[in-house]
Amino acid sequence: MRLSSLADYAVVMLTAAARHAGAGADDARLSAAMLAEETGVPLPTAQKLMGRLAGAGLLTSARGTGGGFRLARDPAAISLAEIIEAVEGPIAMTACVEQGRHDCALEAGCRVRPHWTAVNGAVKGALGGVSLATLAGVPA
Amino acid sequence: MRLSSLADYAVVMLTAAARHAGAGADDARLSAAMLAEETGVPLPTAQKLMGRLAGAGLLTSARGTGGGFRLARDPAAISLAEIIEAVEGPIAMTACVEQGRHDCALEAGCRVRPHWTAVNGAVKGALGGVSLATLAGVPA
DNA sequence: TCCAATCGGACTGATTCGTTCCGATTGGCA
DNA sequence: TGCCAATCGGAACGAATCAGTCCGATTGGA
Repeated sequence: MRLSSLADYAVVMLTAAARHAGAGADDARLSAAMLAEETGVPLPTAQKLMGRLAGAGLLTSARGTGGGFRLARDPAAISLAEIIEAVEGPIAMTACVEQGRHDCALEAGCRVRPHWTAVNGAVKGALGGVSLATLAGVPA
Repeated sequence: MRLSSLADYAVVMLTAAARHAGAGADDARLSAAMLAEETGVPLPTAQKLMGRLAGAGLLTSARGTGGGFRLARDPAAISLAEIIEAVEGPIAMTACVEQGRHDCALEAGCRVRPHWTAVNGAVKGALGGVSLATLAGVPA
């Protein structure tokens, strides 16, 4: 029940990005180096994270000189659950909740499993109800 | 955002114990070997878990021949959050939420932190609202 | 008094996580 | 038009935590 450090860093970096996006130039260039220095996250780690977030569709990336990243959507349209899933993979508290995996030997007659899906949904809903805009403190 | 296997096993074993407790003899002896065989959890792992749950106060233990474990409280008075915390430690999604630890260099001016405490509380509340009796399927 | 059964803590191996480094690609400039 | 600098992208390394296993300490009964 603990978030990985990478997910934590991702949230901090995206909130910083959201504040930049809302503070002036709409399509401001956001380089990994810039956000790394601003947030205190080590640069190589920041690069890895930005890449993963871009792969998940939360950021759009541009290569070459003057390239960088940009938020793919409005901060209000990005949920905390999406950020976490982009970094850590699907939110599945137990193995039996994750689709496509059936490793649990007890799965057949397990009486706890249906409750797990409900609990998992509740947690996922709580995380999905928080937007990046809220986290960043941007009122709009 | 994934539960450790040990926590998953603990829930399965405690639900089995709750069903035993409600099914007849009130102070039935529950040996680790018995629950291990019934749930499919490897015996040494089950022993380790039972010990940890007893140390957390969810089970009372008795040594010697004819010893074993017993639920310390009514299944309805044991929450899922307590079980998870007994196995995995405090539920703290980020380091800055956990009391007594201040490792985050950004802590001073971090604008995300107050939101984390709210999110953490919501998740903890969702887990605290589910009782062991509900998980076990015991109506009473 | 001895023995069998059970809990409790210590040790080892494996998997995952976090970090770092180097190559591939692109736009600007002479 | 060719070169260079800046940036993203993926691959490799080290560390920490987790899951699993084993053996010793303690207790009740024969």
